[in-house]
Amino acid sequence: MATPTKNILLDEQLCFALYTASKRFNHFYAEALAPFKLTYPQYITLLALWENSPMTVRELGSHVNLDSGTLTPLLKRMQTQGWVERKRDENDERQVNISLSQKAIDAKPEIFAHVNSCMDLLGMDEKTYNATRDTVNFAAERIKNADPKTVKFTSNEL
Amino acid sequence: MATPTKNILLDEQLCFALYTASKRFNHFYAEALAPFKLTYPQYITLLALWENSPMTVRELGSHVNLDSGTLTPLLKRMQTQGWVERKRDENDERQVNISLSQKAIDAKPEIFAHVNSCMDLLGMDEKTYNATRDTVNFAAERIKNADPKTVKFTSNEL
DNA sequence: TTCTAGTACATTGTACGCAATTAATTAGCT
DNA sequence: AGCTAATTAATTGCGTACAATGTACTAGAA
Repeated sequence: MATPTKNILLDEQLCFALYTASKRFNHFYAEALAPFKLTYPQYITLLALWENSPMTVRELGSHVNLDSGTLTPLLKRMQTQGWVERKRDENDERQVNISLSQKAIDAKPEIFAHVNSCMDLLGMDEKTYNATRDTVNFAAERIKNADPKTVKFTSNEL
Repeated sequence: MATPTKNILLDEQLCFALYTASKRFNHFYAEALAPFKLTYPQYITLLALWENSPMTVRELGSHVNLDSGTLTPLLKRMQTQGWVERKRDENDERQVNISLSQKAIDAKPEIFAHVNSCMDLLGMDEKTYNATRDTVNFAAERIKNADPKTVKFTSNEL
């Protein structure tokens, strides 16, 4: 007699909680950033650049965890909107250096102030906020080191 | 003299932690579900249907938090792969009833068994897993009730 | 019954996300 | 120098997400 397989309920899944929370945060930031005509991935790209500019596409990607397939068109849009500049490296023509435009440098305090105001709506004190983030990062670290390809799959696993 | 705006660092943001964790889980499930040729959104759609089938597109969407713009093409692909069936309701022609195919009903134990095996890789005991999920759901609930449009934006907020 | 809202799904348009491939360039080896 | 391997972006193709719009249909009011 086969051991009964443990049931999987949608609302009990950690993955679904993260999936839902991530989408809601995305929507939240979409509204918070609307005055600046920025999307959420564009915002985190700016966050990375405000900490360190210029960077190559590769370096930038390692900070925001996106590859060139996502970043190249995203950066082209940001260039069109005047947020960043893209320049081929003169020493190594394979690389493209991404730097902040003056507009992005100037807008930083305004964007920070507005985003911080919006964050106040969450009503989370700093301790709760940090604890939540650390918990999520812990789970992200665990999942990062798990590779389902190592689990052998046979057509009759139960 | 203006109050200095609080600095925003990418790696300290809860949104970025959730964004990253969600993407990693997505990747994890992509690999875990590869033997079945299912994507993650398709998997949660099946989870919802395994709990309750048939459902209209609207009902299904309220469970997985997706609208018809996403679900319609997704369900068409799942229909092509033989996972679900789509039928216009005879009493109300506006509605489309989504039901599990025999293939989906038959595959459930195998998919549950394999996904559960993959989840073991996380090495999270049930208590930690549940606590993490509840923490994430708490944050998701907070963000859900926050509307940045209520925060007035003036060009010089600082 | 005819008009009018409202509802449900489909479509369109824009923007990711990422695997896989390609193209250009550089670096390493002999 | 000449050949090969590795590196970096860009491109392509597919699948989400979701706002906004369109269309078909239903139901309720006059």
